[in-house]
Amino acid sequence: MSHKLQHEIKKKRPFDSQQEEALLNLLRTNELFQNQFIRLFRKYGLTASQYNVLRILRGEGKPLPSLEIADRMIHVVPAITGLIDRLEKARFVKRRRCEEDRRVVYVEITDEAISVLKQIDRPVKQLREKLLGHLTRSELRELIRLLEKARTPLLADPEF
Amino acid sequence: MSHKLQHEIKKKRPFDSQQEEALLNLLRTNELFQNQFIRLFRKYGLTASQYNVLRILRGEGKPLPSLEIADRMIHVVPAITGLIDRLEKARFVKRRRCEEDRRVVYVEITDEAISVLKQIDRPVKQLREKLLGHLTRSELRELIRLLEKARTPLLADPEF
DNA sequence: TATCAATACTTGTCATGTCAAGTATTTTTC
DNA sequence: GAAAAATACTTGACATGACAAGTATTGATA
Repeated sequence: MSHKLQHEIKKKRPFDSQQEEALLNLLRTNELFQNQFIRLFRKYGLTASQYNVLRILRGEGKPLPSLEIADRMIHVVPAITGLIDRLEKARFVKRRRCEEDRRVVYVEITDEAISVLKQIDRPVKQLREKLLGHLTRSELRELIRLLEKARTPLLADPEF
Repeated sequence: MSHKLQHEIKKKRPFDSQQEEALLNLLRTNELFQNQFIRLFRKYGLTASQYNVLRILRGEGKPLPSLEIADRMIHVVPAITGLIDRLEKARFVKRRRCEEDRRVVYVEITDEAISVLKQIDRPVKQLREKLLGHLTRSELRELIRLLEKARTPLLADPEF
């Protein structure tokens, strides 16, 4: 079976341009990969977003304000409030009002969450290996370079 | 300003592996790009999913069963039902029961939708140029190749 | 120092995705 | 030819994103 995107999505005509083909390949690859991770996280009662929040909190090693979490995810602030709500209900994080600035809410990861993350670490690493293990080091390096280059104008230009 | 992902998301430590770095770059690039398209489509009263459905219907040139549309999108069937509901409410598509097999519902694009798509065609092309215009032809070719290669095991192995 | 702007969230509404169940309509099978 | 299985959706419950608007608190300014 061919893995060409044109066949994959039953596109009748060839792509209008290389740019369209690249964008659709990016979209499709991301979706397929994300689905794999979503299934993995689900086994542990987590969604991808929840996993990301917990990873950020664990990586930081100390409680973080909601805004800080929102900054590091792609997401808008309101989405974070809901995410934290559900994580708190599941006892994966706790909220704590900051005393110096009472507008700020600190989010703290619980030991329970740390323990779940620890269980997930190996499977995540294995999944990454499964998804990208067949690319050589230099191919990975080139892929990273091209993706970074692709983002450059978006990051440089605040207009965007 | 550096466009390195590590700085972008304020990651304290370097990546565990090249594979992780590649996956996060894929995720981030896709999100940034998708956001651009979402904003564009919104100007015309469409979401990205709705735009995709309409593109599929226009590309096909004739009505398609819901299942067929679901197949070509990544999505599960229930999501399509809701999508079609809203597109129908917005008068962008019509539903028609198949006479031979009354379980099947054909979805047909309206002239109104065709006209909106026509308006969007040029801005979409311009956005693609804006996002990827700074990559050379050979860089685009290489990016496409690497993304296709990345997906290969997922497509070949039904286990996945 | 009184007010106005900025900051950090929270809430509400809507679109989309997921899964589990349910309905209607063939198709298969015994 | 009737019951069972398959097919094509639809519906309902819930998580997640997006945007707009609201609240509480703090900072800046006149």
